Amino acid sequence: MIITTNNEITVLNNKNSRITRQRMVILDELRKLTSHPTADELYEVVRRVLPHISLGTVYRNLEILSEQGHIKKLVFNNNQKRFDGNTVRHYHVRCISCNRIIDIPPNIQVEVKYSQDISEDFKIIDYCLHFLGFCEECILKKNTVH
Amino acid sequence: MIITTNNEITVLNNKNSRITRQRMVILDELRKLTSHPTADELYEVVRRVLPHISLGTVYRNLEILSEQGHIKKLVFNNNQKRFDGNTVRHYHVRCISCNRIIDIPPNIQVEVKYSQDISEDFKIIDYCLHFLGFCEECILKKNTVH
DNA sequence: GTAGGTGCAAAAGTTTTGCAGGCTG
DNA sequence: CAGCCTGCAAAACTTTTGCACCTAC
Repeated sequence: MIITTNNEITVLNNKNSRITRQRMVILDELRKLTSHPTADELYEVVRRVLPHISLGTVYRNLEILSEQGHIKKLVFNNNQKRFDGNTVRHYHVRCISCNRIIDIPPNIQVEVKYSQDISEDFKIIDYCLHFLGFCEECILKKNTVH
Repeated sequence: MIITTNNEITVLNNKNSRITRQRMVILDELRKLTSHPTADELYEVVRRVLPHISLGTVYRNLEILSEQGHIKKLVFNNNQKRFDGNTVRHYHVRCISCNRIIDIPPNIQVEVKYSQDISEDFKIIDYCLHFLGFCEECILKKNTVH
């Protein structure tokens, strides 16, 4: 099933799931953002389009969309989950100073190597990696403080 | 300052922080475990030694001990933080099936490579990596289901 | 003695859920 | 028109915090 909203083409390959205005707007708005918003932050954005949408609906749809692989759920060192509309595998840097999440551009090579099948205690099938550092703004800020 | 409790030798190099029975027991019990407990799970364990300890005290001490580098705070794909008494750098596998966290033994080589200083948008100073897979129990369980 | 720590309970913050009615397919 | 979805609000769950008392040093 193919839906077009704005300039986006969305393929929702769901069996028992339906395409509602709320779900489409949530997906579209998330895809427009590169800020990796929390559910609550996205709720505020979506409310500009659908003023009567509820936070519960945003949570429910983010869960469903991420199960279906349309978006990615991110977890960092705080109590909030964040969401990414870009499902192409890429890495993030979390700014230690301001907690912003920045995409690492694809021209930066990242490689994870590990020897598989040495232990019988577990079987590895994937990994989860992100970086810690400083964003541009916080680097500049740091350099001007004396 | 050096304290010895049980067979553990603990060096608490704190300036304004004190060594209380509660803090020592929390550290000792966490070090005995390889299960990477949540604050609440550790609270249940510590309560067997100190029945009147409060959950708030466990949270406060885990925060302080992790700030001081005596323990490590871990974050995985759920809403709970987990804690590790082993501060030597090592990696973990989270079982996708049962959510258990397993230590990767040091004989398994893990390497993360990335090209630094290519982007001006951020500066990387560390990374955070864990693996996803199946624990032994869940592998066996899966193989017996038909 | 004093500043940091504790227990208790309430509060805060995030996420989930029950329900009655609404809408998609 | 069946079953999924929504809005609303309450509940659940994790973590933090205010306060009076306690204790390490």
